[in-house]
Amino acid sequence: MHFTELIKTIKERREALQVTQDGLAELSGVGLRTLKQFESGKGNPTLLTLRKISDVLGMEICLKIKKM
Amino acid sequence: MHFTELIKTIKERREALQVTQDGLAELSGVGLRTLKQFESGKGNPTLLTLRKISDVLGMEICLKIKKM
DNA sequence: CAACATAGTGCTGTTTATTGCTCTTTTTTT
DNA sequence: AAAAAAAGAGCAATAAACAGCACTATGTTG
Repeated sequence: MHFTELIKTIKERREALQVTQDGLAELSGVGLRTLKQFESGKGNPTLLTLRKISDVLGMEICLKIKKM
Repeated sequence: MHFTELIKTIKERREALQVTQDGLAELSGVGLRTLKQFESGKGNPTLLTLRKISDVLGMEICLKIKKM
């Protein structure tokens, strides 16, 4: 999953749940600024930040072996 | 996937490929110190750092909707 | 169009990840 | 058991993420 896909996934999921950036920021405890940067593709979040966001969206981070 | 599982996955994969921390550090371009910290559970790496590591190990980061 | 909500950006201080160096501890090999 | 390899940890400098604030841009609704 490329970085852009990751962002797209998060963004789409957030919108599917009809949560605003503001709302997600509050719910997750991640700063609004950070969230905005992330979604606009200008961030390099830490795992913790990504996890906080994913949690609220009912998602989880995983690692898979790439298929060839 | 919890943080500890993530680490475990990386570590096991590295060992399965018979790569040392040193080797992985060189191959991935991530500092050895960072890698050590991460594997010993004391890090909060950025997505980029995790991606560099995963890449070399033939793995990819993904986001999934949690099953209930 | 006007008003409003939502998203994106510049600036900036604070916090923290990254990194190299060196040393200690643990594990593996001979 | 001794030597060698690999892993973990303290210290410190640098780079970058985090966060708030204020402002702009975009999009939506009346």
